[in-house]
Amino acid sequence: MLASMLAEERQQRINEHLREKEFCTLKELSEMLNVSVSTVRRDINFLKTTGVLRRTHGGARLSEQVEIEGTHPLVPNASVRSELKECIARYCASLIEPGQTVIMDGGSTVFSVARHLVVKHPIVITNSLPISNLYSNYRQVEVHVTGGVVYPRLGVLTGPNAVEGFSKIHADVAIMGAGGLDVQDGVTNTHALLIDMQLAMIKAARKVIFCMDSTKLGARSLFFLCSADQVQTLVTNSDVDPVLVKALRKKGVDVHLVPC
Amino acid sequence: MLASMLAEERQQRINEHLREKEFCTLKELSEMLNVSVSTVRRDINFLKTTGVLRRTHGGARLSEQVEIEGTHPLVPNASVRSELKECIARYCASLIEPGQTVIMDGGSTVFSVARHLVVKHPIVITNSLPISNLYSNYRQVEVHVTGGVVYPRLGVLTGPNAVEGFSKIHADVAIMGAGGLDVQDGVTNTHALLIDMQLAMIKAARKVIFCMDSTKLGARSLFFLCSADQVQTLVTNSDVDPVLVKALRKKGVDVHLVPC
DNA sequence: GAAGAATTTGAAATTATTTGCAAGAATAAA
DNA sequence: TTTATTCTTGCAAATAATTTCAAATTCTTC
Repeated sequence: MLASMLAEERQQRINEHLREKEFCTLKELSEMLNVSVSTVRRDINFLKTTGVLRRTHGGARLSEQVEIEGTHPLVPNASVRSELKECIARYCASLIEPGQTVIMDGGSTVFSVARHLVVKHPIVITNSLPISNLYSNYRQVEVHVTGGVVYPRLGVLTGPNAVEGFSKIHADVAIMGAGGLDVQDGVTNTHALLIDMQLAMIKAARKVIFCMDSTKLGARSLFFLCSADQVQTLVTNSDVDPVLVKALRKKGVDVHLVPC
Repeated sequence: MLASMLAEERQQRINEHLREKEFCTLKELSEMLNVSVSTVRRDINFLKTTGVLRRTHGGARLSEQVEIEGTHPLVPNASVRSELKECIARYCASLIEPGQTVIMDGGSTVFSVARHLVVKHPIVITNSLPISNLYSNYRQVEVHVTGGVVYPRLGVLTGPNAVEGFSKIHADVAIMGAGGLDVQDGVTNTHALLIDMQLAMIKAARKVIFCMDSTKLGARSLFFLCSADQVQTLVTNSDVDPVLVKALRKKGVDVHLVPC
């Protein structure tokens, strides 16, 4: 047998595979992972309890609710606009000075920030189609879109062109989302494709603001982005474990707690 | 048998197929999905209960409530839906081979072509946000977006980055619109910013198709794009001055007249 | 390290589901 | 009407899920 694999690693690869393909059969996975169908079935059943996928006959399907951080399903309105996100977003927007150059990623919370940012007449650099659309109606906001290939379900531009788009510019602030932030594990995100992009964003910005609601704190996603002490500013709702906040502040993170 | 497919996946593909074609037969689906007509029938009957489609004899029709175009925020103005444009667009789409690499600009007629092009599963390169949005719901279409600055009202990406985006690639066909075409004045367009872009598109494509309705023929806009003899293919409605058509053909233009 | 406990894995038997097929009924077309 | 499809229904074959159990692996503890 080939290099044996830990259960956790296997499940991670299943998750990864599903995020790309949306559907897959047990057989397919068992061949990919060199384990029996029984084992794959057990893994899948476990992953079902964590909510990342749904079972179907003969296979699994990516759970619809798994957004990228989550990146809005292409309809950014409606359900995604939770009061919590709205609240964090409003505060986050208040941190931006008029006329600043702002990088924004494809996260759903970031999209909410974008809506509150119109009055600041920013110059926006983004790889998010929804944000581009949002501003294309407002002349007051200058929007620079990176190139790239559209990642279907999510509406973000990915690939080398997108990364290159960020590597060529400099911005005052980057506003980003992520799937998890933990003292030990640092910042993590759900899609491998986003990591390169977000790294380029961080590099291009003088200041980085992470926006995420408290459910993301203490959690971790699949892919590592950066360590906790590399986070300059964090905006979240005040519903967080105070111990975690203290630990983050000790690491030098400027934590803003928004009462919601 | 080929890679077996999950029931849910099949149903999703039926749904997607219907969004493209609006109507299709069971036989057609059974061939597409490599399953028996019985199975397709069962799938269809299930989908009927979810409301995404209606049953007919021998086939299924997309439910009226389901917007064909999906939800793209940047809906081009109402004029886009004119029967004339629709008609030209449909014909123009028929000129494209399945799987071709297609450059599309931000013109409203071109947008209509884009809607008819989904079934050809093209690789699309565009600087148009509306087109990017349109396809972001369809996994079958690979969309490459050039970078650039959003030109507010039109939702097209402009500037050096956009031009560069086209200069790096090669495509089978470019489908473009313009503000005017005249034997003497050549092709002209309304926005200076678009000229550089369109020149880059023309350079990157092996074949160039101009789509414009007959009101644009004989007219001229402010900015010069290229001379008439540089136009390879023109698709327009048959309501044109025959003298003009003759003159264009004499210049080597392949004029397609669509009866509308 | 080795022995034993605990867990994980693969495989077999049983049960449940899905799929394809066929015969007669129903529907549309000629 | 006749004719040709398509639909329904029931059934058998194929496929997948569940349960169970033995072998293999990992984890303790010495």
